[in-house]
Amino acid sequence: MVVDDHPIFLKGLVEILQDELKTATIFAYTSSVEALKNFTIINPDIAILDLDMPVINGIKLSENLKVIKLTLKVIILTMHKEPDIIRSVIAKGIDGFVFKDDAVNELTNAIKNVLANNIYLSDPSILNQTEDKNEILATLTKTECLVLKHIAQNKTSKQIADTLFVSIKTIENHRNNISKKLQLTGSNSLLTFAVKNSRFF
Amino acid sequence: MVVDDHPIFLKGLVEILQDELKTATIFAYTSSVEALKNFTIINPDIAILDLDMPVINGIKLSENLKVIKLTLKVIILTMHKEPDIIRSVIAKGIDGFVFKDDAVNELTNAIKNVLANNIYLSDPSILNQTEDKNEILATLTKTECLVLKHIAQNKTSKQIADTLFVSIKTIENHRNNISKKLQLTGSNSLLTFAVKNSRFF
DNA sequence: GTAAAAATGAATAACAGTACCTATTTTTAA
DNA sequence: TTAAAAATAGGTACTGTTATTCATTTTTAC
Repeated sequence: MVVDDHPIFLKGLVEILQDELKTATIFAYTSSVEALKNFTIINPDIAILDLDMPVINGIKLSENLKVIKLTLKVIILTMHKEPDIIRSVIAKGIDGFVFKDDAVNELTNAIKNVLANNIYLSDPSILNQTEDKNEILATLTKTECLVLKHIAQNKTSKQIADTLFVSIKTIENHRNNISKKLQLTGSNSLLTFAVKNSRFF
Repeated sequence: MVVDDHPIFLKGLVEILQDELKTATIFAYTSSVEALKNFTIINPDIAILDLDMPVINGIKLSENLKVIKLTLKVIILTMHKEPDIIRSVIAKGIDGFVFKDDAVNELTNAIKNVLANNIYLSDPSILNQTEDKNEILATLTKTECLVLKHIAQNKTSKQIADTLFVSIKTIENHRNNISKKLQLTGSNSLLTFAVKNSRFF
């Protein structure tokens, strides 16, 4: 099963898989909902899923599909090379991870490996390139996360305090605690972090 | 001629074009350099170019190719739907603009239109959705643009002043002038703008 | 039910950016 | 060569963030 919301990319994917795996039967869908509808009927061995899809993304779809069929192998495709994303994806029981701009043989390698019950990563070294922001972000409390969302919108402590009906001092304390957890120092480093990473929280 | 640095997408593109335009001869390249090397030999009527490619992007490649062959029609493909990008692309003599996640027939429509000497946009309405930040950004002077780059890296006025060997007051003045041009007010609105739009300057 | 964690609030000092001015020197273009 | 534009620099008042430390109340979990 192949799922990607980009029709042209999906077409390329199917052609390549058909060329490489001549005996395989391939079913392609441009939406997660379509894929879910047909999953039990086609009952595939492998699902190759785009990470960034509207409504239900690749990870959520994978979780849904693996509930239906525990032995299903899932390979996630993505354009994003951010280590933080990849780390969080691997933590969610995905069997393979391939970048969309990789060469074709990366994907066939991935298929062979996951069928042999191995985990396959296109570029394992990418995981060692930066600190694990994701793990630290997970240590933020609900309120801290909410405050961080407001900070990402460039609201002042006063504005956040007013919308949440608390004292400015409370927001300033939250800012401080968040900065400490994320090991951010210096002026506006928290704002910069929030703006750059808003899609992660 | 088709040029895209994503091999899988390129494969899909070629298959679709071959299906739709059965009489056409299609040459595909995964890099701008390869495309430039072979351009005069294959002498195509249309070039379909990815916007985001390393080293030479689609716009620059288009400019190079149109110098060699003035009558060449160029269709740009992109994932980005930001009006600012599209506006600046259209200003550079591109004949067509199609989004990568569009349906297949968008591309064939575009090809028909540009061959009939029309300009084709996948979604012309996107141009009316926001203010034209690009035009305003173009009014920034060289130094203002440089300062903005430093601001986007969350440097303080003092740090920027030290690296450019000028007074902190000069940098503060630049900040002020840039903010006025971009119509930004309030605390850290310039920093937020710089971080969010750093790839535009 | 109690201990830990989270959320709330405050005081203070230092640092940084905003928003106005004014003014001089240097560069660019007509 | 001269007028306009750009870059330089300073003044001042204000707003906002950072970095500490301390303290109370509320929520959560065992």
